[in-house]
Amino acid sequence: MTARDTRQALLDAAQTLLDQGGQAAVTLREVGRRAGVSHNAPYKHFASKEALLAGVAARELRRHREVLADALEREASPERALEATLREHTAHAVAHPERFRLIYGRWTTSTEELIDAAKASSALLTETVRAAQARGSLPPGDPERITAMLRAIARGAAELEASGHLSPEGKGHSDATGLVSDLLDYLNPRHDEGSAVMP
Amino acid sequence: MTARDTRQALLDAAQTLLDQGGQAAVTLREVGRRAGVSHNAPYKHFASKEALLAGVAARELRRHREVLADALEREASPERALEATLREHTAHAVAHPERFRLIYGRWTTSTEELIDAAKASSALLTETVRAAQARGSLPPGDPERITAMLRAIARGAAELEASGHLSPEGKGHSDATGLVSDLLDYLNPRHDEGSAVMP
DNA sequence: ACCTGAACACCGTTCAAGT
DNA sequence: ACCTGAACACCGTTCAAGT
Repeated sequence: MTARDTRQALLDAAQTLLDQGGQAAVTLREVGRRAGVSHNAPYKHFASKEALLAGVAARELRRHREVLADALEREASPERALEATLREHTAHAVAHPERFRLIYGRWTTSTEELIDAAKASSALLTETVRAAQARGSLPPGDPERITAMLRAIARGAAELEASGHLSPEGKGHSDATGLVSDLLDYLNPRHDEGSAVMP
Repeated sequence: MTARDTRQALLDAAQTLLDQGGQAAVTLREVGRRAGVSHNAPYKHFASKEALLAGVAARELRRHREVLADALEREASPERALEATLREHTAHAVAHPERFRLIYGRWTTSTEELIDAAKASSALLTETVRAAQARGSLPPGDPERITAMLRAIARGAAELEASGHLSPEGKGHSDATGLVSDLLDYLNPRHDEGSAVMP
């Protein structure tokens, strides 16, 4: 059991508790218990409970970036990679809403690790939006702005579904990933090409 | 000092603490202190800390509905009322992010008061979307779905700005209310009317 | 019906001490 | 460098008792 193993075990335990019961359920005592160490050992690896949670958040943000990087290699175009990634992010956020809330929550002391992971993920996303714009699949304009809108819809849709505000009550059944695809459709300048012959 | 006064004072204190330091800063002891009662008095008005927070959330949701109702009376069209309301909600969410997080956060026991307030607010919003659709200012389709998208963007944009992920770094300066207006623009079928003569 | 004060179990964090 | 166990201040909640 190396120190690195302990660190990983602590992060794993924290993430499991977070998923199960939200931030309030992540107690250092229970984290230690599950990692097989004393309630105090976490302090040898993380400065505070918040620093431990920042570690979980950073891991999650690195994952975000990897999903996009993989999609860019796999998919045929940046716009397809973008849609696949946003849908995947949204689905992941619905499955693990507390991780999402953690990432975008209130940080009183953000780690450098966390900031770096956020920047790297954000940069690749903006780059992809720029590429999709160049191909005419997204409207022109500041790519940061379009990126912000896409992140906002992914984030908002996931929250709405996670909190049951999107419950499919028979008809419209608006699920979160569907909302993301809808938005990309509306944003696509070629959206209503077929109906260009209008009054 | 009637019982109703105490209840109000407790809610006010809870809201102030929430705004200042998030849910963690809302301790029943400090709430009691600020309301001029013992750390235990809140239990005579609310079943638990969460029930107290549900009271704050319900108040906020009632406000949401009133903002829209006022806008519908004031503005010339449902689409204008809709934009004004969404912009106001977003600005309010940026100013008081913790209240927003509270409303859409994790509820293990939701009060009837909370559910009713949420339903009333939601119903009026959907009704307004329907009216805007009828006037051709929003695309056709399930109004619940369009409503969900609008709520998602308002919610997501506010979170992004509140957590500093939209910080105006010189150029694009994408503020949250701007994102909302942008989206309504993209959604408006008359959006690119002028450029209808395309290849 | 509303409020108080003591008490209980729990938590984050610190500290002295061990290897 | 990593870990333990005791200790401290704090919190949500319960309970017996007061008006």
